[in-house]
Amino acid sequence: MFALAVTLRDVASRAGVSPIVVSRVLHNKALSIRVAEATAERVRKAAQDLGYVKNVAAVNFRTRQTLTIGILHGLGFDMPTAVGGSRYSEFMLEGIIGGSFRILLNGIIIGAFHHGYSIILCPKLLGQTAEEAMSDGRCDGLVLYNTDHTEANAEILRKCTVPIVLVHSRASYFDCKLPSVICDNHQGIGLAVEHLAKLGHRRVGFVKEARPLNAEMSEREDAFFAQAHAFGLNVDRSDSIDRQDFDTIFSRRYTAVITSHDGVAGFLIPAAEARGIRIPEDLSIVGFDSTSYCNELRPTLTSVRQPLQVLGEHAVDLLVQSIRGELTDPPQLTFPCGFDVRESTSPPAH
Amino acid sequence: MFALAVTLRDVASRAGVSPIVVSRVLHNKALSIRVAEATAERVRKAAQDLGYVKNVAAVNFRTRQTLTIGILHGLGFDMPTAVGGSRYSEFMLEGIIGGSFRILLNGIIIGAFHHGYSIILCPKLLGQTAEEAMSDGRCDGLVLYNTDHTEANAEILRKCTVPIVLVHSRASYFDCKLPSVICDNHQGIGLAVEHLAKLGHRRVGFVKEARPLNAEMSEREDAFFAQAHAFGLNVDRSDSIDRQDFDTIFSRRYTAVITSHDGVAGFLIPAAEARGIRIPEDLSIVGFDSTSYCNELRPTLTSVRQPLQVLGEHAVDLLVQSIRGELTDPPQLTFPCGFDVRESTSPPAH
DNA sequence: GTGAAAGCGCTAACAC
DNA sequence: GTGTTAGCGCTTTCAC
Repeated sequence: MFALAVTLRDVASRAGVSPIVVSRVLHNKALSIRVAEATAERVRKAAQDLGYVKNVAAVNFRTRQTLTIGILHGLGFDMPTAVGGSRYSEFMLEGIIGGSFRILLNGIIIGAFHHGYSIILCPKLLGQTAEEAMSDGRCDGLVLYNTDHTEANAEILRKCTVPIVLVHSRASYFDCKLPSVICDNHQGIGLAVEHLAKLGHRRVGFVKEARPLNAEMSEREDAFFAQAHAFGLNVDRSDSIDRQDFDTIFSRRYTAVITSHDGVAGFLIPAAEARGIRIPEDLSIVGFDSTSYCNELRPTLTSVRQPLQVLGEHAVDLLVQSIRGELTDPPQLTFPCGFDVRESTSPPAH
Repeated sequence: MFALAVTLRDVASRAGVSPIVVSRVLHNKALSIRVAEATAERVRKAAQDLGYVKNVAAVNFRTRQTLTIGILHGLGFDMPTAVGGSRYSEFMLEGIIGGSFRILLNGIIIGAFHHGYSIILCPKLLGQTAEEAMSDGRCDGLVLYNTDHTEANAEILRKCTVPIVLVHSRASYFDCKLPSVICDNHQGIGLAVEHLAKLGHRRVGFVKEARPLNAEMSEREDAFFAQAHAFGLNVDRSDSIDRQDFDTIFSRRYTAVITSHDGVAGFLIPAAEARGIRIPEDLSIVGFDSTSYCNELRPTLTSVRQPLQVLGEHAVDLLVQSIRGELTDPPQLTFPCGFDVRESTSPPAH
């Protein structure tokens, strides 16, 4: 089934040198300068003649590094076990998360390729044997995206022997020391509150999911209550509303709501339409993430924009530094959000 | 830097057996039944005690398989060298191709995970040393997405020793025998022509890019001319128009145009608006791909829908069969398109 | 500048 | 059921 592979040894014997010389010429650039140019040329010719191809698996094995970065995407560590089910694919397909993941992935790819690393997505990186799979030598480091901060996950992270960078999570959530990149949810929510306040809104609620997707959702909620007063909004915890609680949301007690992420806003818009609530005239809605999904909604959704691609690139930068042992104290990088005004917000009509 | 790894040997000596027995118990499920249950239990306990973790790199090396599938995405083989540049990231980011790639990728992931394979994206899969990198043992097979059918690429494909499946390309383009999955462009264009004909359009043009992205664009154009007459449209090759040729497109010679892909339609819509051409009243526009991008356009874009996720899943199915040597004659699977009517088409106003 | 020896961790093939 | 032998292809170490 296999065409028998041409090995270093084959090239060596054809070139009349030892295998190690071939290795130096063909693979190890740092040492190749210590080979006579004539010899090197002979080796290259022999390799060419024989159609030599480096065996990456052998190199990975021998050097104990794969130049590969694994990506763990999902709503908590149970995700990959559900594949085939499949939560993973559902979310990839869904415009909301899939859209934001695409941008983040793009940043990760740019960062990884820049450093000469490949990206791997595996079905068995986690699951029942998470501790094992994460450290089994298939990748040099991991980017963790969008994780729950449960104690079980924290335990897994602590056991992992491979460098990890968290995206959208703080190491403190897991009670461990890991580098992380995160957008400034506090500042982002501040932009939303400021936007609505400047439009003249005074009665603003915060709409979320009963079971938050991850820690960021709570951060955003807290940020709302921490800053609302500073912008002249009189709110208390009763103004944190479940997205299913249409009676409250559409009670006309509010002239605007901020949602914990775009998906919640996308959920509200058709519900509002069904009740004859006009957006933005009767109710302004602000999302969070500002993915392309916002442009698909009618009205298009005003939303806080996360610098997702930047997050992805910096996550890989940190990871590569961590792999190289250049990270003494794991930093937590926070990037400011932007704000995209679209059609779903306007001054209050009443 | 490394915590010294626990090996099979360590587990073996602790359990009082030979390494191969440990291997059978822990890794090779097919053979593990040939181990006494008491022994197996002892081995598992020893592994647990020592915190043994399988070294995947070693297994990959030894077994000459990685259970990994590589994805080559891009407009021709020069793509990855441009990364960092970067065409790859541009297209990932762009709604048009990025959107369709996301769905395809989702299908590939579902298919791969289903078969227990991982997905890898590498910066060096192609480029100057394409022949080498494609066969260097880092993956068991490749999915090629969206390639140009140049002779140079054909040559590279012929030299590749790793199983390949083409997506959106026919093996015949490359004059080689490879399995492929493709959507039925002919049938898809037929749906578009039929839709417009039934609305009453008689003067329909085909708008494309001067330099087609890939072979499919030409297929779609050919399909248009092959089927237009059957639906009562009187067209000739002069009705194939460059997307830059606004004078012709908006000359009111046409009541409708079919575009070679959604991106072209997205390019026309603002141009029409700038000229006071109303869509769909003055000009109906049909796209091709029907990604979420269509929902972002105003008006939303009526478009032929490719079964991208299905394509991705079947591509992997074929690839896995090919890897296992179960594919005697490489098949070409063609999947029918659907059609999504949105706002950009209506009966002609005149 | 070059090479010999050794071994990374695992598993195929075969013997017992 | 279990163990022995051998070696995958490469690179590290150290000697020359």
